[in-house]
Amino acid sequence: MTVTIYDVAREAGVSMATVSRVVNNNPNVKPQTRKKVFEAIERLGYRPNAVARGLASKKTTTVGVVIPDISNAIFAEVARGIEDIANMYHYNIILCNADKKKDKEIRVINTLLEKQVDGLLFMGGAVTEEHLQAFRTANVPIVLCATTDEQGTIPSVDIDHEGAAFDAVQALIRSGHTRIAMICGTLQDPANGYARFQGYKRALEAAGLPYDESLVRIGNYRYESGVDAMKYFLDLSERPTAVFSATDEMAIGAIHCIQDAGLKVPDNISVISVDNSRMASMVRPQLTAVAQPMYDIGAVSMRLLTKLMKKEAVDNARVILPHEIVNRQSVGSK
Amino acid sequence: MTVTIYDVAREAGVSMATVSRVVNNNPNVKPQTRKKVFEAIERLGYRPNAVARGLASKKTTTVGVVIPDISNAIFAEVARGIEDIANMYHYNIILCNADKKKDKEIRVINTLLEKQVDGLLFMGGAVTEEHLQAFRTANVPIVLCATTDEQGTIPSVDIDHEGAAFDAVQALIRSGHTRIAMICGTLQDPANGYARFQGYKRALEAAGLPYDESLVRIGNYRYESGVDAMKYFLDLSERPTAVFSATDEMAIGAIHCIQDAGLKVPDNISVISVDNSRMASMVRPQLTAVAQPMYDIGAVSMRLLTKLMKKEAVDNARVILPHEIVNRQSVGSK
DNA sequence: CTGTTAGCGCTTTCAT
DNA sequence: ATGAAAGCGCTAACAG
Repeated sequence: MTVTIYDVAREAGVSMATVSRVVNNNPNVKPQTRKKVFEAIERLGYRPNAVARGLASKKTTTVGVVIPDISNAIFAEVARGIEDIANMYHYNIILCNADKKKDKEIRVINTLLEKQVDGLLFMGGAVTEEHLQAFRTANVPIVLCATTDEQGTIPSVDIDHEGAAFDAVQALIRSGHTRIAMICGTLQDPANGYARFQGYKRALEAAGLPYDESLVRIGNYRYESGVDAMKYFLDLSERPTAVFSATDEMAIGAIHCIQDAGLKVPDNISVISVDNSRMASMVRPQLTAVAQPMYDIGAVSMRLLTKLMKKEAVDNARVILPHEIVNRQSVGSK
Repeated sequence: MTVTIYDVAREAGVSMATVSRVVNNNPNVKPQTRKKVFEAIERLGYRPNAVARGLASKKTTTVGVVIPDISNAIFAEVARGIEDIANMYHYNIILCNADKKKDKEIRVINTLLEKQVDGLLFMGGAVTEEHLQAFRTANVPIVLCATTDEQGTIPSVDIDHEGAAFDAVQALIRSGHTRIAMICGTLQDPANGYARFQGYKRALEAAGLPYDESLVRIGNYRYESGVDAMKYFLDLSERPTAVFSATDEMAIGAIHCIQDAGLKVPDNISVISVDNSRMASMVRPQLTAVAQPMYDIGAVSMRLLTKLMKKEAVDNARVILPHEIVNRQSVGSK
């Protein structure tokens, strides 16, 4: 039924080893022999079995990637960066959604390891002791993508979430705003949630502005939660004049909520966020945001992983990609 | 170094076969023996090698999915549907972006087949003879996802693109519009491009409206191409009063272009599209669109694939999921 | 209920 | 430059 390397060998009148050599581009084959083998392969329609190869060579040329949710634009962008580079280095990726749920994450990490991936890219919520435990038993390299572990023991590529938030809020402050609200992610999420909240607080503090608890609302990163949060702010007796959103999508929700209330952005209320997804230029007014280079985070982390898998030396195993503010139209001066 | 099934067998004082049985949940094992084996597994930290299992059993419990571009929201949604169901049936997915490029598609199909996937989900551009050729040599089931082949020989799940476009344009006509422009995808793309264009023409024809070539522009599905197309329409001496866009994103571009020109949607120009992605409710005015159930397309196609892989009988191997128009705010009557 | 024994299709020394 | 042969770690008859 299926054509094996043995069939090709017989057809070409050589040994299995020789066929293996030509298939793997080993130079130690006489051109003439190589030709014979290629012809036999062609004639038989031979297709190498990567599973058998994987068992024999202990390399699968596939890497596992655990991602929170591929249908989230931000992560999809990272995934594309990952896959492009993986492809470039002839790796394939097994993709698993884990929704930042610890149990699911641990589970998929284990199946991925059972599948003998050559490396693992982890994009998740918090990195707990259990995660570390699972990582330890893996004897393949792992890199954290858009997350970091507290201990800083695992290679990772991320941006400075705290700093990005700080910069965003500072931009608002520089424009004269003093009453600045925040639409936050869940504080359990170390990167998009907690760190950005910390950045917000630090910027306030640095400017000598008071921190007011009633000015922060927790959202779930989705559009609707942005409008809900904004609705709440609008009902406040003393409204904020600017709002900082932890993500673009919630920011867009906020903008629309403001507009639906008959107010104008940025004339009445300014809005800034961090992400700078493609959506940022797909609203009116266009959204001013701190840019997170998501594609690059994916690409760089995959590149780092390839080095680790090849046991190449890496100078920096904890890379922080730079962020920058891109000014569009949603921030005005007070 | 690595713990094998043999080590576990020795540790538990049983044979490899028994260990294999307990790992695979074979009921033919005495509870007591099972317990012994589990303990040995625990003690040794044994993790089954799925590659070896795959070679021996000729099943990898992984399926390949070739997708145009995971960073495109529409496809990302499909991918999530696929992965959820895959997960439910204990399959993993190897994801490959192929950008609707024939060569890339053929290439990834072949690597996927080399990796011995148990099945293949194909989401691409046109299904050419070369594709069919590649599919034929695969001896695993294949289902087309959000595409169909002309001959209709391969299982597929899709929507009726032509009908969806027809319905969208008809809605415009029913609102009294007679001068209706279209922002189209490339005609080489059978589903999102050609079929939707055909639907547009047929709706015009059915209403006795003339087809005017200057009223259709080809876009690339992106926001910017929507604004470009709309700019062109706005410059026409006789402007359209409504525009039908092949995708949400281009439609949003069109809306903003109209607004930037100082006009109003839908007062001056109505806009409708097909897709109904989450973005549709993230614009003002909210976009009226024909809904394509993308998540479901993914989920249903994966479900179909599981049946095929298990050689279960399927009543309908060419499913067309229903579409429906969801009325929001971007269409007004003339 | 449990063990023995062939492979699965390929890579990889080690010879030659 | 090429071949022989020993696995890689597991499943799947088959026997008992």
